[in-house]
Amino acid sequence: MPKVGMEPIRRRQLIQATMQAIDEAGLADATVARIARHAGVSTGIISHYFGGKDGLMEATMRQILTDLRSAVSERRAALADDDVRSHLRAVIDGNFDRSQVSQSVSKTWLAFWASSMHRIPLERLQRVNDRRLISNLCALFRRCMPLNEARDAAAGLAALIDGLWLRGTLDPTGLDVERARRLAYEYADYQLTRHMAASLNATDSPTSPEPSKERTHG
Amino acid sequence: MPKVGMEPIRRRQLIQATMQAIDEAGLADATVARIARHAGVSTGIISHYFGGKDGLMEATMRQILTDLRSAVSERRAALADDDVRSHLRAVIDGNFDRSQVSQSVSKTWLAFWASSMHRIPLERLQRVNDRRLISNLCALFRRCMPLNEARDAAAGLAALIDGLWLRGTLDPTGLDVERARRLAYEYADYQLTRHMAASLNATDSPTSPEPSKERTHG
DNA sequence: TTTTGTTAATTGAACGTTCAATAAAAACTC
DNA sequence: GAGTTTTTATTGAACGTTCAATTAACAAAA
Repeated sequence: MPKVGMEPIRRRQLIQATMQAIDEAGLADATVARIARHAGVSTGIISHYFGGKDGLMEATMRQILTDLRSAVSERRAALADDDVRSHLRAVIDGNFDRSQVSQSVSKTWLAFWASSMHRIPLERLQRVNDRRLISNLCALFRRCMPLNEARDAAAGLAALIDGLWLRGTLDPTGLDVERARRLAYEYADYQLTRHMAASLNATDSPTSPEPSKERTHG
Repeated sequence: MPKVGMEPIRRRQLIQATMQAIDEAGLADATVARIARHAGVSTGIISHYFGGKDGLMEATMRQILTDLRSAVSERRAALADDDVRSHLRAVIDGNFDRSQVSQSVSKTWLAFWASSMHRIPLERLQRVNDRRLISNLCALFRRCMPLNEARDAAAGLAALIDGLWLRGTLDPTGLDVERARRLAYEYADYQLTRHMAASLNATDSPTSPEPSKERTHG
């Protein structure tokens, strides 16, 4: 193990330790001493690599958002079909990935979510992410319905996803990912079918969504 | 200044000041000095009436939960009709009251929500409230559908309500209450109509929900 | 009505604790 | 041995709590 080039290793280590500390004790009690202990290093290291505690917090949130973005875009890129319904499900699946990965990620996300109301740098990151989710969903629904209705459908699905995830994170039992995904799927299908009757063979949608009840989530 | 019978007055004052402080600076920076300044009293008062900062925080959360419970139950009690649909809308309206009242209440709620994961007394209060919402919704849906499906419908609607409220609270623009209520109404109607075709003239439901699109929210 | 004693209400400075940040020393790799 | 990485000890600021002192309201006595 060469001692040179420790920076990327330590950064990953400390970001991981931050999530563990927040999971363990909450954001308020996630002190630098606790974080350093989780990472197996001393407290001074945090200031050395992140300039201070705030820098580490921001880096941690940025990491979580990057991971979420990847989870969604990778699933969408891997789709065989290009229909709206498949893309919606890819977005849903990607968003519930953050809970599947680990409990510490979920709790950290929620903690940052709440504190982003008063910490400007975190708020900026949060906003970018929120807008991307709404924008993605709205663009998809837009293929099947007028803009105003697409906006409502996107707002509703985004809220349902966040609400399911939030309740699952707070629940000591943990999130039932399969059930959450099913409920979100059904809502997406409901929004699609609502406007299918109206636009029946009206546009050129190549693969129209089917109001089915099948349970294929894998 | 010192008058007799100040306790109930001071308690209300300090709870109000706590919400203002959290709205202003966030839970992390809602110090006893800041809260006392908002209430126009000195720091010692907090320990005198609430035993300490923790006691004040718990009392504040308890106040918010009590207000929500009242908002819901009053609306349900005032209903002329006794059909499921009206009751669902009363629950929805009551839950969006907390946002209408003031921004400080919403932000305080969210702050407690996040911190309830690690503060045992707050978690207990939170759980009671969560279970009541789910229980209320489930009992209502149960009138129209089998238990398993009622559970899913309740979980979905509860998540949608929380998600809409959460996103509205985080949004600097504030929550569009009218829109949020409309989206929740539509979801409730969707859940009801989903199971209406199946149970068409099967049971004795006195007032069956209508899959209408009317916009009567006031 | 005035005086006096008692109680409730409130203040604010002092105290001990905790924390993040800093910097100088130490450990380690090359 | 040169340079990077890490530890340890220290600092100063901020926090919640405490408590002796103070003020106002009330009740009883004169």
